[in-house]
Order: sequence, then C-alpha cells, then structure tokens
Amino acid sequence: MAKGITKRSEDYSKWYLDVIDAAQLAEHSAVKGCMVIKPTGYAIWEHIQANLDRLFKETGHVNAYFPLFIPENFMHREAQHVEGFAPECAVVTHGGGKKLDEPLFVRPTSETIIWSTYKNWIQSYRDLPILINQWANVVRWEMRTRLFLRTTEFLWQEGHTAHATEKEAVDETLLILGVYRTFAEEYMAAPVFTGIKTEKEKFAGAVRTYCIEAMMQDYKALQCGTSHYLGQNFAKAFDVTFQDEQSKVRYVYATSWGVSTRLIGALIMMHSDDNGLVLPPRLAPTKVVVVPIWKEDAERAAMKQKAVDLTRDWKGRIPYKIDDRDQYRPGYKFNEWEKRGVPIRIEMGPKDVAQNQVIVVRRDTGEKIAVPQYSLLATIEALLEKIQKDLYARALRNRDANTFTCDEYKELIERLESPGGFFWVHWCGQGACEEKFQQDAKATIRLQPIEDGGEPGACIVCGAPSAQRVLVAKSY
RNA sequence: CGGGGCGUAGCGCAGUCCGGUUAGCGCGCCUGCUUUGGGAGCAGGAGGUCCUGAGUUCGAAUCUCAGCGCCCCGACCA
Repeated sequence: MAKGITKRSEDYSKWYLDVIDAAQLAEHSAVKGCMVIKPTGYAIWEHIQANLDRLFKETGHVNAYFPLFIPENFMHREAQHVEGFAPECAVVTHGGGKKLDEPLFVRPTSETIIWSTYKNWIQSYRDLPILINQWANVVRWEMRTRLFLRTTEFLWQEGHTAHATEKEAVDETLLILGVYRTFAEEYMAAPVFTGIKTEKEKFAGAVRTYCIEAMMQDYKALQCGTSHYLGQNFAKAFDVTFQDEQSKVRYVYATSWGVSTRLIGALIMMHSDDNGLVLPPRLAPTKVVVVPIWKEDAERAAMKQKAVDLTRDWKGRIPYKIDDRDQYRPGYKFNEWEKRGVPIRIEMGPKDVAQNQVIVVRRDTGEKIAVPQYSLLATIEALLEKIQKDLYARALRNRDANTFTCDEYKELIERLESPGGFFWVHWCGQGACEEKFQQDAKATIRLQPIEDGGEPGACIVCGAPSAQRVLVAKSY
C-alpha cells in the first residue's frame, strides 16, 4: 500500500527514516550530523513547546535566555561535569579574524554559564528560589547521529533552579519529573516508567538523575526526559552562597531538567505504522483534513464550496486543512495525508452531500464512519479525544506485553537479544555487574524505582543481595 | 576512530570492469487534452560543474594519484 516506506518488520531503522521523509518532518543538512527541521516537523515541536511551556509556567517557572558561548574556564569548574561533557564539545578558538585569548565552548548544556550568573543574583534566602527555564539549542559532538534521536545540534528546554534547602530542590526535581510524566502520558500518548539513573548513567555533575523511559515499537527504550538533583555541586563550583534566616552563609541547592527534539523521534517510533506517521491529536499541527471529491467540473465548485461551508465554524476550535487541489485525485490525497499523520480525514463527495453526511476516517485504525453533517463538529472533537486515548492504550498494551521479570542471567541475555523487551531484574548495585549487561547484551539499566517496595532478591549477575528490581533494556 | 557502502538532473539509479559521436532510465517538475470515491492515462517539454584537483591520452563519467563529502554498522551520548 505505502510506496516508499520500508515495513517495520523488514528494517525498523530504515522505516523510521522513511517515515520522517514521507511525513516531511526533517532532512539531513549540508552540515554533518545536523538536520533541517522542515515546517511540519517544526510545527510538532511548536506544539510540544507550547504545552510544556504552559505546564512550566503553571508550576511557577519563568523563561530567560543565556549565551550560546561558555568561557573554557567555566566548563572546568565542576570536575564531573567537564569530564562528561568536554570530549563532546565544539570549541570556538577564533573570532573576528583573531585567535581568542580564551576559547569559547558552544554550550552542550548551560549549568556553568547559568551558575556563574546566579552567583551575582543570589545573596539572601529572600532571593530564592530561582525557577528559570530556557528554550535553546545546544551542541554535542556525537560520533553517530540519527534524525531527531541524536543530532549534533538539537533544540531543547533546560530548566535551572536554585533553592535554599535540599528538600526544596529534591521536591522541585520530582515536581518536574511529574510534569514530564504528565506531558508524556497526556500529550504524547506515551506511557513511561519513571525512576532513578544508576551512578554510571547519571548526568555529569548531578547527585541524582531522575528520568522517564518509554518503550518503542521495537521494544527498545528511549530516554524521553531527565530531571537532575544537582545538590550543591554547581553552587560550590561557582561559589554561590546565601545568608539564611539565621544569618548563616550556606551553599545553594540546584536542579536542572530537560527534554529535547528527541521527543519527536519518540512520537514517531511509538505510534507510527507502515503507512507513515501517526500523531496523537493533541500534538498534531493539523488535526483534520477535508478532501472534497468530484467527478465533473460542475461538481467541483459545489464540493469546494461545501467544504468551506462545512468548516465555517471550526476556526479557533480545530486546526484543519481543506485539500481541494485540482492536480491530485482523491486516492493520492488520502495517501499523502496518511503519510503525514493527520489524525482524521474527511471524505466528502456528491453521494455524501446528497445524504447530508460525510465520511470520517481515523488515521490510527483506518476505520471509516458516515457522520451526519449537523453533528460533525461534536463528533470530530469527541473522536480526536478518543484517538488520543486509544493511542495511549495501544502503546501501553505494547509495553505491558513486552515487559517481564527475569531471574536467570542466561535467559535474560537471550531474551534481550530476541525478541527484546523491558526486564525487571535484581541487581546488587555494583558497577561491575551493570557493565556485564552492557558487554553481553548491549543493554543498560534504564532506571531504578524511586520508591523501595519490591521484594528483595539476589543479583541476577553475581547473586549478592538486592533490595529491589531495576529495569534493563536495550536503548537508543 | 575502526568496518562497510556511495558521490552522474530535485530524488532514486544505470552507464565505469573493457576510454570513443549529442550521457541515459524511473519518479518528480512544466504545458495540453482526457480524468477524479484509495497513489490516473496519453502527448509534448524543461532540467547535467558526471564530488574536487592534478595526471595519462588524439579523446576521460570511465584509467592513475591525491583530496573532499555523505550514508550505514560499532565504541561515546538527550
């Protein structure tokens, strides 16, 4: 059916790239590792931005903007941070035709430039908390890139907050984790596991990294967002102190958190199918496309007019398009809008108009129903919500059906290889055992549960006591 | 950085081994006519630094040397 899109079962990786191409989301640029985000792809990002931005503001955050460039010495202030990020940074050595006295790092993340600024902003407990977010681009010189999932330059938001107490900072970290979870579930229709990264996987410079992890259709994990409790690491590195109510000088506590254009990759890999892009309605730039159909010239004008009349009161309620292009036939248009992921298509020809109805087609299921024109708007609004819920339910079923507990190491390695999935296993907490997953199956511990709760057991690798299970999977 | 593949029209490719007139094909694009309820048909047409540079030759997309770039697979990562 779908020309030009590789089937998921044949080559998942190729399918992913084909969907991006067919839906006109992005393409490779003249610069290695960097992509051009095309209007449709960028519109999805704008919807992600708009909704997250509102959630951030509802939880008390404000936006600001910090420089793209970071003086080299800032990067070196926090030992873990520089060790983690310096190898993948782009560095500017010349400007205005002259060699710079001090090289400037293109930000891979903004903790250092921001905390050097916060030092000037914070003297008293009355200056706290600072709850700032910025929408920005960052650069990480990755060796291997994939559209949306990992590009040299990518767009993201990064929140950077400053607090008087550890508790307040930890609460902030968890608050944002909750925001990310809500956004993933309610907007992306993406079920996610939340948890804590291992020492090996945590953010360079963090005390603790929380994350949301989602399962893609090929059963691999994708980290969709992170929220870091940074403790006093950056406050100490940049000497950011305040006087508390008792006039005592103390270091500030910090958090940082972010999601990126990678989320678009997650949307594609969770919901799309062999016919192209499938988008959750809440993030779809165009939610409904109306395709008027005609046979004769006389009908053409009438059908076009009918499409306009039909959608007259939709403005401001539903983003829609009328595809009345003369040069394409209906079949071509149906196919095109399927590839591009518009959640609902309305087919409207002379036969339907004669019966005061239209044909409503769901992108996610292909289901076609005849709907009376008088109730169309209400039907569509309800259907969009239903599609949103159904996509979540389908993704959840896929995850549940491929998430297992496992207690035999050999079996774990085999099953990770084929058919794959998420595996809850006991782990003793030692890095050596963690590395063994990686070596034997190229799998990693995606997260540890936040709450202790599960039954104790024995580490699946070494047999040492384990308090709880952790989630192991292959990942992007 | 290691392994593989590839640079020829907007896109996908053939031609290269074995040098030879005016460099082809499919898709897309433009014009016209017929079409239009699941990717239309016919006719005409536009579109090329054959990745770059040097060399060999009467003659190079094709041979030689050097360089550049991209994609895919691994190690690093949101």
